[in-house]
Amino acid sequence: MASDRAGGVQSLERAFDLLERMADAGGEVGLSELSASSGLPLPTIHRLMRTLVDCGYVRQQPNRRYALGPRLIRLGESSARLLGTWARPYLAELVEATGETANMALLDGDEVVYVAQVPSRHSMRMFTEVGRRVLPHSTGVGKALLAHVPPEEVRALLARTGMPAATERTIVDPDAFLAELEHIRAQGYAVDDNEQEVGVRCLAVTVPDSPTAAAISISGPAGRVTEAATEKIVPVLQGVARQLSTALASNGTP
Amino acid sequence: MASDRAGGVQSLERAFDLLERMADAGGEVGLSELSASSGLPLPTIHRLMRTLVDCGYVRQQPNRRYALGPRLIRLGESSARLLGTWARPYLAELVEATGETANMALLDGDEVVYVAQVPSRHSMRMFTEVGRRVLPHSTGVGKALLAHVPPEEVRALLARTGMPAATERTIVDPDAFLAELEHIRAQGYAVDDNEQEVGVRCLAVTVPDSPTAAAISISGPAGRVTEAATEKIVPVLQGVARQLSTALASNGTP
DNA sequence: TTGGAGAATTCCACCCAATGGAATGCGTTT
DNA sequence: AAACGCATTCCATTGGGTGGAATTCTCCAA
Repeated sequence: MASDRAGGVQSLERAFDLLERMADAGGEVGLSELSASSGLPLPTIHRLMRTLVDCGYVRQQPNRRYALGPRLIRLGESSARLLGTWARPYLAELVEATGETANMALLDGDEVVYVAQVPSRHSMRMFTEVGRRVLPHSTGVGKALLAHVPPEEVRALLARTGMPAATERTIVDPDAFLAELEHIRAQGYAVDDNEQEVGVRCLAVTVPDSPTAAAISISGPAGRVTEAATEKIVPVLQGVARQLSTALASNGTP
Repeated sequence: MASDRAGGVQSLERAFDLLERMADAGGEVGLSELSASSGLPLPTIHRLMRTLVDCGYVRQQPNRRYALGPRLIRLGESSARLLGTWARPYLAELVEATGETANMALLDGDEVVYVAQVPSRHSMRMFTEVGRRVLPHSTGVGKALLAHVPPEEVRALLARTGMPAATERTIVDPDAFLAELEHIRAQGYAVDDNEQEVGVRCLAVTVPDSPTAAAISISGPAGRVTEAATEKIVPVLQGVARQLSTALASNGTP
C-alpha cells in the first residue's frame, strides 16, 4: 500500500490493511490471525477493530471473531456505481453479440482493477470478481492498457511489479513484452492467450480518450474464443469501445 | 457514528465519515464541500484524502475533485458475500412465489441494515439499497426483529433512537409499539402497513436461530400486498425463513 | 491576456491521540 | 478444576496527527 509514502496517516493505512486481510481471509478472522499476518501488536489491532466495529464497518460475532461489516457494502456499491454503472449497458451489448463474459478494467497505479462485469450466459463462463486487482502483464486488458503507455514507463512499471508467470504462456521477459505491445498497437487489440489462466482466452481493447485509462474485454474458454471467433469478435469489441468513448465524452465519467 | 465513544481512533472515524459523505454526494466531491459538511479543517481533510488516494480507496480526478475508489468495491463485495450471498437463492424463491421484492436485513446495534435484495419483476417495485440503514420501529423487518428482543431492551433502544414518524401511520408511542410487538409474536409475522413509506406494505419474519438477528421480508405497493395476498404470502415467507434457518445451521454464516 | 476569487495544497510547531508491553479476563478443551 | 490460547484492558510514553497560515493552482470574467 502507501506505507512507503511519507506523510500518510498511519492508523488509516493500518486499518485498511487489516480490512484487506479480512477480505483475503473470506471476510472473517480472529485477532491472532491478523496479528500474525500483519505483524502488528494485538492491542493496536484491537483498538482499530473496536473503532471499526463501533462505526459498522466490522462486526464482532458471538465467537469473538471479527467479520467485515455491512457499512462497507454501501461504500463499495457507491464506488462500483460510479465506476461501472454507465459501462454496464455497453458490456451487456458485448455479451449479447459474442456470448462471452465482458469486463471493464482500469489502470490504477501499477495494477489493473476490474470495475464492471456482465457475465456470459453459458454455464462455463469467466468469473472475475469486480474490484479484483491484477498485474497488467499477464492479462488482455493489462496489455491493451500498457500498449498506450510510453515504453520507458512500461519498463519502469515492470521493474516495480516484476513479471511473475501465471502460466507457462505468460510473457516474463520485458523485451518480449514490449514487442508484444508493439504488435498490439499495430493490430488494434490485445490477446491474453492462456497467459493469465490455462484454458482461457481474452480479447481486449482500450476505451479511446478515457481520462482514466480504461479497457474492455471479452473472455471465455479457449475452445470457444478461437482464432475464427476472434475475427468476428474484435470488430464488435472495437465498436463498443468507440460507443463507450462517445458516452464518456458526453457524461465525463470516470 | 462512534464519536461519542471514548477510545475510538479519531482519524479512522474521520476518514470513514468523509467516505460516507462522499457516498451521500453520489461518490464525487470537492474538498471544500467536505469541509463545509463535516466541519473539519481543509488540511486535515486533505491529509486523510491523500492517504486514501495512495491506498486506492479514493481517486482524484483531473478536475481535482475526489471520488470513491475501486478498492472499496472489493471490500464491499466481500462483506456482501459474507452477509447476503447465501441468502439470495432463498430470496429469489420468495420473489418467484410472491412476485414482490424480497429483502434480508440484520439488526446491527440500534439500526436495521439491509444486506441482500432480490427485486420484483414488476415495473413498480420496491428498491432498497443494500447497505442502507434504518430505524427499526417503522419497518416490517425492524418490528419482526424487535419482537424477539426483551421489552426492557426494546424500551431502551427506542429511548436511544427516538421514534420519528416516517408517515402518519408510523407508531410513535413506545407502549403502542410494545403492544404491536406482542401482536407480532402471537401472529408470527410483522406488517409494515404504510408506516415507513406511504403506499407501501411489507411483510416480515425473522430467521429462527440466527446468531446475528436476521429477518426476511417481501414488500410492494399496498394495492398488491393486500390482506388477501397476505394470507397467501405469509406461509411462504415463514417456510423460506425455516429453510434459511436450516441452511444457517449447516454453513454457520453470518 | 490579465486579474481576481475560490479552491486545493504545502509547511511545520505543537501537543495529545495512538501506541504497545504488561496484566487481566474469557472461552474452550482436557 | 486446570491449562492453554486468544481477546481485552490499562496507562506511561512519544511521535504521529493536527490545523493555522502561507502558498499554489485553476477557472472565469472582463
